[in-house]
Amino acid sequence: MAHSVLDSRKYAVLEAIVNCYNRTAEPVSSQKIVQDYDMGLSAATLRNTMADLEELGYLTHPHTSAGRIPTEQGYRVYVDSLMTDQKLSRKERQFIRDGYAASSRDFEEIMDQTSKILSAISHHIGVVLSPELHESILHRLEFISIDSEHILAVLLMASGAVKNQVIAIPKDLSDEELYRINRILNEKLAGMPLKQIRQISQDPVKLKAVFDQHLSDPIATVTRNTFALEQETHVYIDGTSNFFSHPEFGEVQKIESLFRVLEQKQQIADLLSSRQDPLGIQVLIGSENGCEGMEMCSIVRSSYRVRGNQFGTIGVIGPTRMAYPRIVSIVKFTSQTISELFEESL
Amino acid sequence: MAHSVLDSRKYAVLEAIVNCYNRTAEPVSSQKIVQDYDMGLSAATLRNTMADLEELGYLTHPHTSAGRIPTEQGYRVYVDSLMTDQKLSRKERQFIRDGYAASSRDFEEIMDQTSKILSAISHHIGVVLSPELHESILHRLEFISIDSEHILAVLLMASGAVKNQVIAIPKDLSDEELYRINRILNEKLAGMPLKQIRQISQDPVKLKAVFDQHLSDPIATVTRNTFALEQETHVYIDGTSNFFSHPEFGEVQKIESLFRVLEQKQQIADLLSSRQDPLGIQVLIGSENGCEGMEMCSIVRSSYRVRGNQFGTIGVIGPTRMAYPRIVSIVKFTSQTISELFEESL
DNA sequence: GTTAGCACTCTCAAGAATAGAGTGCTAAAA
DNA sequence: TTTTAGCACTCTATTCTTGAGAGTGCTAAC
Repeated sequence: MAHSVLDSRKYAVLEAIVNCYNRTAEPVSSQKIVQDYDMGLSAATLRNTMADLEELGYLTHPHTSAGRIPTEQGYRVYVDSLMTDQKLSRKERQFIRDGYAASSRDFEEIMDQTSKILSAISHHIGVVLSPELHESILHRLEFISIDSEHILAVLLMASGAVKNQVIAIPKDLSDEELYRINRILNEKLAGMPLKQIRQISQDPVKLKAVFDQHLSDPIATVTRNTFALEQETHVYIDGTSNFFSHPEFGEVQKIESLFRVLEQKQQIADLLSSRQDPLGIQVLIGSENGCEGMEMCSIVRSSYRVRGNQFGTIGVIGPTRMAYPRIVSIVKFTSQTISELFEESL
Repeated sequence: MAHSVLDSRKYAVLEAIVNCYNRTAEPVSSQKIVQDYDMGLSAATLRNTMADLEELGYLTHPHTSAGRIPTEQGYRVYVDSLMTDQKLSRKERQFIRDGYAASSRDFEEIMDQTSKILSAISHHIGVVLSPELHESILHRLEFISIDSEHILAVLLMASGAVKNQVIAIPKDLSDEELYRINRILNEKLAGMPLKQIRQISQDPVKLKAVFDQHLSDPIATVTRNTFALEQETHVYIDGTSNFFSHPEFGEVQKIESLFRVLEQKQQIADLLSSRQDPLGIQVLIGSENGCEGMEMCSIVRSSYRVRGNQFGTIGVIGPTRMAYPRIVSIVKFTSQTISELFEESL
């Protein structure tokens, strides 16, 4: 028996309690464990072990005569060392793949569909963050004339994302001249990340270096206006109303704070993208997410990869009492699927 | 005294009760009216009038010893004949205009911003429906090459709306050829509604008529693929969490059904766009909206006009107990503002 | 180290009692 | 004929009590 913080019995009991509590949403009593799990121990012994686990901070008590529920720390141990990978069933994997089969090649549609798939299969909230626009690599850009003073700049990224932007142009610019500028910009800027292009567009020296003898006042102006982009990540959320079905959110006030946060897309974006390891799965349990109003929620997130070596994030937000093995598998498989989708085609 | 269903006293009492109930969210007693409104009548007399109004179906009773609350029919009378136009304050109008000042010329951003403005100023849910894509008039279209088998078709509408669509193209199409096709399509199709273009694209006879000697297999294919668009209205919603602050939604179940509906964007689109008089304000009270799960909600909606003589819809969704005069003014003014915004510029 | 037994604590649900709000009705006043 | 004061009645909401039940912690025996 390895030297560890907990002996194997304590681990087993903790695991049983987490599983049982996840199923029933009720505090777990020693009796219940005897009934449901064959541990070869009496209720009294389990009670002793449970008391130990409580002292160590892994379990807690709603009140004296109630069963135990896991603390955040308890969940942490469960997620880190106890839970076993739960492979998705053939059906579930098919469900995820089918979800994409219907959707077109459209970037936004894939994002949106992913959030829908995640929420539908997890029965929690599905969230998808598009890759940060600034980091995206420009594949091609095209100008569409609107009127004498405005054009629509269409930026197609290597990832497949598209950014439309109405910009002002110098009044006396002819269609031919505009077409020429369009061609030169594509020639000189395609393949670069937007962030870099933006820097170039705002720095006369760099502009000169890039455009060389092609540089003109109109080119400088149009470039500056076209790439004056804000940092931008789109957030796709689906399944918010799934939260109503969880008994721990039976009172309005508990659900209210959550919904107020969910309307702040920026906050959700920060939440999902902070301290993210590329391609790793990460589980934030309860207050670990550090977001006021979401203390009762856990987040399972993972990044996905789009073409152009960029990363976005997907995640599932649910109550702390969630079926972690299943949700982790779902997020893992979905992020793989979406990464493959972007790799293989478009 | 005009011959009417109700004499003027009954009208006055109904109005007082609606106003009072809107303020307090509590059933209104005869005492309360005596205190708050100077009607020169005793509580006993008011009770008689209230009993009459109840018999006529304009008021109801939660229980024997409670005050009165308006029925849907009561609100209907109030909205149709009783309430007085409440002009927005200078501040409020400025708030709405300022909301647009910040946002760019971008079509989607204007839509999104409108829903935010509506919810922020009304403290209810703000909804905006973009004009139906099918009815939109094509201003210009541009192709952007993705790879040898796909292009991005960018459709700019007269309204300013943009539709991006990834489409498959015949493999052996050269860039020059594609550019030529692009030019011809613009020449022949710009200025038409998408619906009409779609019909043309699917009918060899019409295709021949439109393109005449320019018609070729690639043109037919590209046209068909580009305009194989679904009917489509975008729905922008903001302020859903405002519902938590209303005392009538103190229990989870009442709010749950509402939120489930709000996630069905299509349902919201149908709700807002049905039986709509162009440019008129319309108030749907309670179950009048005919939407299951939204019986406790009223809708104030209006259409707005974009360039190309198209109409979209904006609306506010709130509890049946809402400040109708104010909300009507807000919706009216906002729809005017957004219409002007689209008219004057872009 | 494990377990049976038991006293103890706390919650939850159901009833009982009470106060208060507001009505409807009746009979008197205007 | 209309209005009003007065009052009995009804229903709600709150508080308190009570009892059942669940589950624990502890102790003493195995």
